[in-house]
Amino acid sequence: MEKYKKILRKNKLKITPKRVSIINYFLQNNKYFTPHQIWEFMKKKFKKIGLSTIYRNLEKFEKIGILTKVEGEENRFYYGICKKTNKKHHHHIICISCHKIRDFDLCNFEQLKKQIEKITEFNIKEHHIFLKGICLNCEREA
Amino acid sequence: MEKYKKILRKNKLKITPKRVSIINYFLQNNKYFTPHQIWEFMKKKFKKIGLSTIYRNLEKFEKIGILTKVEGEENRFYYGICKKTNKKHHHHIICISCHKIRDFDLCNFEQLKKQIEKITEFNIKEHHIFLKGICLNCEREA
DNA sequence: ATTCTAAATGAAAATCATTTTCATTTAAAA
DNA sequence: TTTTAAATGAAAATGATTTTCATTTAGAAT
Repeated sequence: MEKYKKILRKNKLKITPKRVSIINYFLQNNKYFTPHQIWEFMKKKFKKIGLSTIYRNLEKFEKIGILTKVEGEENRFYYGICKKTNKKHHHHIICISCHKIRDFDLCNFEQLKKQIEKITEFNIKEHHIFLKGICLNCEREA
Repeated sequence: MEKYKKILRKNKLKITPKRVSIINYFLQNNKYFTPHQIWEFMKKKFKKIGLSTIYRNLEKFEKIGILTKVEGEENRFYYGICKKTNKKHHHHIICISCHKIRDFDLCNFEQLKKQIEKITEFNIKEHHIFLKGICLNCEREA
């Protein structure tokens, strides 16, 4: 947690009980959650807590690298704790069954990128690879 | 157009002037449009036309394979005419500058997929590759 | 051609995720 | 402590999309 407090301080964000609680929840669960899911948890701990506070904080946490934002099903975004302090480019895969999200590096997208640039005549600026599948745990249970 | 009327009939959808007009617009422009953009065009041709009619028809056209739906910027979807009657898997790249969308096949994602499955221990079920870049035209103008 | 019926439509309200506004509270610097 | 910029709650606003419901219409049946 000290590590995260340091990040907050460095970015001139105040260390509030609610912020600490949100970060702890991510640390303890190590999963991706929607803003609404975080809100449901927080309502149990704080009698007064607005959904907008959740949105505002998740957004800020993403901006300073504490969380990553991933698009899930249509029109719904998930946030997860960002393990790598270095912001090395990476992608995500989400488990359809348990919603666990795992990061991975992409060692050789460069090659594929060049091929696509040749085919499409586009100069590729961003790429997002979004995968869905079944994680090892869920596969075993099934 | 006869080809598309046939598809409508086969799917028990009535051939209305508005539907014909929407399909023609896609055929003549060969670009991706948002529902709202289609609406703007249609309002010029029909004094009474609701945005819900556009949404309903685009959705149906996608379901029967006349159009494809692509996610653009956050929370905005684009529709484009579906040239390939066969629903061969393909991906899209959108031009950041003019918003033109281009399809492309992905000849060798299989190889990459196997690598990612090995790294993540996920059984990959779906993959979406979403690229942003600058198309040849816009690159030349710049 | 006329009648009939399920589908299509317009208009307006509803939804749903997210953002903004504004008055009040609070963390932490002075 | 005092001060002040940031954080917050509550409610309204937004923006894309969907639904509802009363009316119209395409196309099948007569």
